[in-house]
Order: sequence, then C-alpha cells, then structure tokens
Amino acid sequence: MPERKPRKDAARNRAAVLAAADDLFAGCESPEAVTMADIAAAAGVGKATLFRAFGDRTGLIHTLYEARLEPIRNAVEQGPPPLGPTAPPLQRVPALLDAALCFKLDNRHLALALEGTGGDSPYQTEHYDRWHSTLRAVLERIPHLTDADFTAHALLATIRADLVEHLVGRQHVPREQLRAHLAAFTARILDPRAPLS
Amino acid sequence: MPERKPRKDAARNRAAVLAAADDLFAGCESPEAVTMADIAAAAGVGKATLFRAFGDRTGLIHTLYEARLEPIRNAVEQGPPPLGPTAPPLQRVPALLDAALCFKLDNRHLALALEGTGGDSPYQTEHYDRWHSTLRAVLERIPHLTDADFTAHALLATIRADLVEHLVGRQHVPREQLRAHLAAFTARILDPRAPLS
DNA sequence: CGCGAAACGGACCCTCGGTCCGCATTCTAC
DNA sequence: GTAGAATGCGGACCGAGGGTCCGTTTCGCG
Repeated sequence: MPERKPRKDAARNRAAVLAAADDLFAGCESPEAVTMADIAAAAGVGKATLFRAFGDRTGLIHTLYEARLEPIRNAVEQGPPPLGPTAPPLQRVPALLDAALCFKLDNRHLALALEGTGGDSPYQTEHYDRWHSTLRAVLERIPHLTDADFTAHALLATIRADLVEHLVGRQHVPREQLRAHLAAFTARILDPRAPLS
Repeated sequence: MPERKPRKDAARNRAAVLAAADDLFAGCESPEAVTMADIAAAAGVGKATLFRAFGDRTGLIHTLYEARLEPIRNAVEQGPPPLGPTAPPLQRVPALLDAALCFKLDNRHLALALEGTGGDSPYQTEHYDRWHSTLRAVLERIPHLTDADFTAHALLATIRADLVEHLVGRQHVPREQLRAHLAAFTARILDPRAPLS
C-alpha cells in the first residue's frame, strides 16, 4: 500500500487552491468566466501546482463538488429516514429529490460548473451514476411503477443545474416554490391518485 | 425595405457550408470535435466566409437546426391532430413530446451541438422557449393540472439531447422502447389514474 | 548540515473561435 | 462591352485559455 503522505507545502497549496476556487466560483456568474489562471493567482500559486494537484479543470471541480456533497451522501447512504435507506420508498423518493434540489440550490455555481464542463456529458460522471442508481433502486420497490430506470433519469433531469439556474437565477422563482413544484411533480409520478394540491 | 438580394457566389457558399457542416456533425461523435476550420475546409471556403454568413459557431448550428426543425414546427403550429392545435390537450401533449423526442433521435448530433454550445444554457435559446410555451399552453388547458409552467420544463428536461444521447448512444436503449418509456411517463403526469401498463 | 526527492512557478505551447485587409468577383449604369 | 463601385473572398493573424516543461526552491530525513 504505497500511500505516501504528501509534503506539507503540497497539502497547504492544495487547500489554498480549493478555497480560492470555491470563492471564485461562488462569486462569478457563469463558471466559464473563472479560468485556471485566475484560480492559481487567487490561491497565490503557479498554474502547474494546480494542475499537478487535480489533473485538470474537471478534476478540480469534481473535488470541490465531492467535498460539498459528502454530508448529503452520508445522509442518503446511512442516515435516518426520510433520506436514509430505511425510509419507505414513497417517502424516500421525494426526500431524495428534495435533498438533491436543495443541494443544487445551495451550490448553483459548482453544480453548473460541473455539469457544464465543456464537452463531456453530465451522464458520464460518477456523481450522476450514484444518484441514478440509488433512485432507481428505490423506485424499483414501488409496485405499480414500471420503467424505474427511465423514471429515475427523468426525475433527475428535472433538477439539472442549468434548469435550476434558469428558474431561480433568471426567472426568480422562489426557492420554496420550486421545491413545492418538484414535490408535486414527484407525487404525481409516484401515486396514480395524486393529491390535487 | 432595403432587402438586397445576396450575390450568387455568396448564396452558393452559404449552401456549401451548410451541407459540409451537416455532414461533419452527422459523421463525428462529439460535436466539439468539429471545428470551424474543419467546416470551412470541407466546404472549400475560407474561414471568414463562414463567419460572415453565420456570425459565429452558435449561429451556424442554429441555422442548421432550424432548417431541420421547420417541418415539425409547421405540423405543430398548423397541422392536423394529434400534433396540431386542434387536438385535445390530453392527446396533444404526448404527441408533442413524442415528436420532439423523435426529432432529437433523428438529429442527435445537431441537437447535441446546439444544447452543448459552450457556456450559454439551452434555456436561453428561442427554440426552447417556443417548445416550452407551446407545451405550457396546452398543459394549462388540462383542469386538474397545476404548475403548467414547471411541468412543461420538467417534461422537456426528460428529452434533453444529452440524456437521449446517453440512453440511445451509450446504453443502446432501442428507439421504440425509449418512446414507450416517455409515453408512459407522460401519461402518468397527465392522468392521475394512469394505466398500470 | 547535507543531499535526494518532491514540489514549485511561470514561461511556453497548442488549439480554436473570431477578425483584418488586400485581392477577386459580381452587379449596375452607361 | 466596359468601367467603377459594391460586395464577397480567403488565409494570415490575434487573443484567450487549458495544459506542459524544466530550472529552481523547499522539504524531510539521517
């Protein structure tokens, strides 16, 4: 297990880069506006340091995103109901979607940066796969629901970062209203006799 | 009305560029792989000609897309049921979505190129707006359905080019099966007492 | 302290979208 | 037909941004 611990300056620089990147993404509008050189400069570091630590732009964003996501992932994988695995499917599905939506609302810039990372589609990321398989597994436990796989994709498509950004950032839909809409939509999918709200 | 007709060579070049671009996008995998220089070369034309005719990359893709889309837009705006405006909402919504899905299936490369045009989100294009307002208007005529606006967004998100590409191109879901899934999903949204299939 | 390894940083390279400008083609007026 | 103006042409050129190279610095350990 050749897991050598990194040098102290390397660790410090890595942290500085993460902090700087976080700030910059949070502050700027479109994530495209934040360049690698900007981040390096803001962190007081050379560009190569940044690429050495994270491989490439995608890697850096990925790392940032993962850090933010971790608590939620924990709550989903081993937390209490309604998010955790012991919740009954009909409660857990809306809880999962709401949690994911809230996460994207709270991390719009990052989510946008991650999903819009140039050419590669968001559907090839490990993040998406995790959400999708979790959701699909839960959906499969709902008897009358066919197409769990597609349904999971469709529900997740509903909270894609750019759509959320469009609704909240551009059209100023209030956060709670968006959550309510998503909840109503989800309910409709889950239960054939959906409440009329 | 200073609508001067273009010179003959200009028209010819414009057509050549469109044809070349169409071919290249159809032939290559990711649309990012097709550069403006490639298109110019394939059309036997200088780069400036290409930019003069279409403004920028987005403009070119937009033009291509619009050309392909026109027949469908006609069918939607003034065609017969179930696509046309005289169809009853409960039939027209699935018809609209199916038509849009089929269009994306038939024009994966273009749709992908358009939606993935660098930084600007697909939600700011005129295409999307048109689909969205059409769909929303129809949804609003369905009595028990609240949130027509959000629902329209959600349903359209279901057929986003990159998702379609992921399902069909990467996971090899057959075309007809995807259509069936979408139909089932739509039905669930439209009618609280959805068929159990 | 000394020395090898690890990390640093910024100059550098490359690709790609987009522009410039001197030259060629086409239209129009006679 | 021809002259002159307008329009279009094309490829060299530019700037931005992601990613790399390599001489120099820093770290950690004996």
